Amino acid sequence: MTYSRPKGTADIWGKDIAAWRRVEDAIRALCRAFCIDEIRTPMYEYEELFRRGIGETTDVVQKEMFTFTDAGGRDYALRPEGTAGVVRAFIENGMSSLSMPQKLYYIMPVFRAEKPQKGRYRQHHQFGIEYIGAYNPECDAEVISVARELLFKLGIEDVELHINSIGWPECRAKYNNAFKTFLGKNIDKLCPTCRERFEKNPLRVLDCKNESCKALMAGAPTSVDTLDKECRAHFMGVLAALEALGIDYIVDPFLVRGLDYYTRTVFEFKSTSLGAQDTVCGGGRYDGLIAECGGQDTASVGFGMGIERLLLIMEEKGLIKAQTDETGPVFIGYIGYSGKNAGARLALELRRVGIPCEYDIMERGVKAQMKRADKLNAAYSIIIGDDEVETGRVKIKDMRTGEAVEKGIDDVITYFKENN
RNA sequence: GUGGGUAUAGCUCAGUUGGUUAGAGCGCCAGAUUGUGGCUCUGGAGGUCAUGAGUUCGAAUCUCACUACCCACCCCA
Repeated sequence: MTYSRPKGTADIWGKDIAAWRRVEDAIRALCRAFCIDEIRTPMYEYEELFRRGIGETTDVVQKEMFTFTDAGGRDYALRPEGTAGVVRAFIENGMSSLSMPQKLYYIMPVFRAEKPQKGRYRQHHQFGIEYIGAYNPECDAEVISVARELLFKLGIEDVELHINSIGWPECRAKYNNAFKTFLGKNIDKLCPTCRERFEKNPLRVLDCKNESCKALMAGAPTSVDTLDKECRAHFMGVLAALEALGIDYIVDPFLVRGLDYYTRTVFEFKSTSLGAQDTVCGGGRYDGLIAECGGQDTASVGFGMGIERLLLIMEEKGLIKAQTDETGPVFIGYIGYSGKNAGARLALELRRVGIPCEYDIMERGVKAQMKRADKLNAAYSIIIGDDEVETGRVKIKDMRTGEAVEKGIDDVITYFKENN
């Protein structure tokens, strides 16, 4: 009997780990530079939090949550995204009494019961940030700049920032009506899928590849048209702040996001290196969410970035190189019983002071030991046998050049400390 | 949930119009005058040909079903 990993999940190991750590290290360094603190929240929450926060009618809540019930009949869900849990933690821990804005980041696995395809998994990892407690346009711009800095730092420059404002819920309702009215006249001329979209998610009609549908969309009202004065001013402010930071953007008046909590600014970073799932980062402002979840009225903005998609892009662009610049370990080999014991002790002493060191524990011959040293990309090797134990001196061989220097056994640690 | 494609060794893949013990490269293990790696050579381990039925004297190969993976729709990171 063999087992396979659950659908839509991945084992991350071997060569992949180096790339993951590079991305994670870049994230942590960047967040330190931006003075953003890390937060870690539970992998699951009460299901109600997500229903309330993300929106009862969203696809994510309606058909993509992994839910379960405990013995006491309480309903939980594995988190399908990061923001709801962070907002809950903000309220529950009284962070509103801390200095504003609270700038928080996380790297976490999230779970959605979707059918997997390229760039879409049932468990994926998100790097996300949340700026809580600031409504100014400059706040939106800084959040966006964090995403952009990370992408550029990782060598991903051909991404497009798409940005839009959907205003307050009232602006949005007004827009939906305006759009439906516009479409309503021509609804019979739309393709069947679009007629379905019209009912469920009208704005999707804009994405239709069908030429006749496209033609009908000419002159459609945009969400910016129905923004109230304040929302419009805020949006203009965000664009100005982006320009001040030298960040290129594309105003996409039809950009909407699938989570209900967004207000005003919404944005995405899209890449042409991905397949159909081309959004590597999505986010926006959610000024109503904290109050919705039982906190004080608090303005906030954030984003989520898919790490798997990030790595897909890097892979596509050849940005994931073999990371061999790390110096390899010291290999301690042995011959005979006394050599074995002396070697084991030396290996432990090296490890104790933090020098990476490998030592044969498989009773292999010297030749096989050396082969393993080579496989591990060892920088140095030392063979200890009867002679070495007797004289107390060993040869430290540089594996790259093949040359060796002789040292006393007790001086080995000092030697490596000085050479690394 | 709806489509399409794929499934042979740890990995990447051959396998002819159905024909006897199923193949290569890489990787792994061992050896080449036994205290030294990389290169080369030799040998070895490792496969119920995803799974289950069916057709046939005979199936990796043909048919059906099922499962998994990949890609797309939908939606999203």
